[in-house]
Amino acid sequence: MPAPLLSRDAVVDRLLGAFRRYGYAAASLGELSKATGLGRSSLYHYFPGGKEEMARAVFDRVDQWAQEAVFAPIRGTGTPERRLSQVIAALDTYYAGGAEACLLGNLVVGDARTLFQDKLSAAFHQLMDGLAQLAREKGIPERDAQQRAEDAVVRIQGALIVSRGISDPAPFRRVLKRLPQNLLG
Amino acid sequence: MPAPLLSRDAVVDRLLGAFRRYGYAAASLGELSKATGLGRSSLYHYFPGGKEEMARAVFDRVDQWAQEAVFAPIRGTGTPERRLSQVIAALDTYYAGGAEACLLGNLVVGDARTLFQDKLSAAFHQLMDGLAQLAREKGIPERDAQQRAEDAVVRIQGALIVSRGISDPAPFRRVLKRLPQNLLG
DNA sequence: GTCTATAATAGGATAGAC
DNA sequence: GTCTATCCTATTATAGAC
Repeated sequence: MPAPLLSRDAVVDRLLGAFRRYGYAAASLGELSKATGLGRSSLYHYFPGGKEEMARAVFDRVDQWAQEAVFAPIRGTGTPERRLSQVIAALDTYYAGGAEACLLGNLVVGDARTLFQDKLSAAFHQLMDGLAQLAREKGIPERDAQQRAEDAVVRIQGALIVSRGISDPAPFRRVLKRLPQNLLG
Repeated sequence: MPAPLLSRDAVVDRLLGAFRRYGYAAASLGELSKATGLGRSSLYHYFPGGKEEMARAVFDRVDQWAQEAVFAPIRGTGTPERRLSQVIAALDTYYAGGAEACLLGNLVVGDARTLFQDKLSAAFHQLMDGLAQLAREKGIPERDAQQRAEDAVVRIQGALIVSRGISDPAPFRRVLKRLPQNLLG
């Protein structure tokens, strides 16, 4: 039995790269095989459920990342401004400064949306709730805090689309830069 | 020779519906055939270049719609507020109150992005320039007008993603409602 | 755990009848 | 202008060797 070339997490990370580049439907097993360096059959060894199971594993991995890089800072210590700046740094890295697409944003298209709608809805709501918490701590009233948080997520998603549409990361950079003022100011 | 069942424009409209639902890669000829009610071969009669030519025709049709429903009002008469409200009404209809996805937003994913990058970039820039023009007419300085216009497009795109992600059109409705204040106020 | 081989299906595209 | 029939390729998935 040959030793595994990649840990399961490493495989999932590479799958994530493919799904966020191509979306769900267009991420063929050939692409996923190329992205991971594994043959198609090896992918079925890790994920007997095929592509859907791969996507669910990727989803869980992103959720795990978000817990560590986004929600842990949000629940951490320090001023809201300081904790938000940690979140922004994490987002900037995750999205490679606006060059990489959002997995969630790609999964709202086509049949993937119905396939993953529960997880999608939960992920968006969790992110908005987390950001709203920071705004509340600044003394912003509940209603306003929620809407600022929604606006922040809307802007991040939109900036990724526009930045890719015009092949220029500037809109994404501007959105991140203004996020502290828009959410907490 | 049987008479055409649908005008070419009608065919393209139905193709638009399929491309905005599924994106480019996942809009298979089977789906496009079902959406138009035409057999695969009939689609090749209209579009000898296959799926890419279909998508380009859809792109041109959306551009034509934008000229009439967005850019004509922008260049029209009346106060900037009044002209913007015409644009917002057109966007609300086009996106079905947030229920329908954006063709442009779907085409920035995967290989479609490189395939259509020139048209994508031009379309986004044209829309931002048009909205910036309205802001300038309100006396907003050039730099600020441009960034407000970019922010407006960012918010619209992002709201479509979030609304679909949480299966709730409220974020899209809120963005349209606040657009006058955010762009011109 | 990885591979080659293979099956079955769906995809894009073309030819030709009517 | 539309259809059926067809071709070729790509795709998903499985079987079995090592």
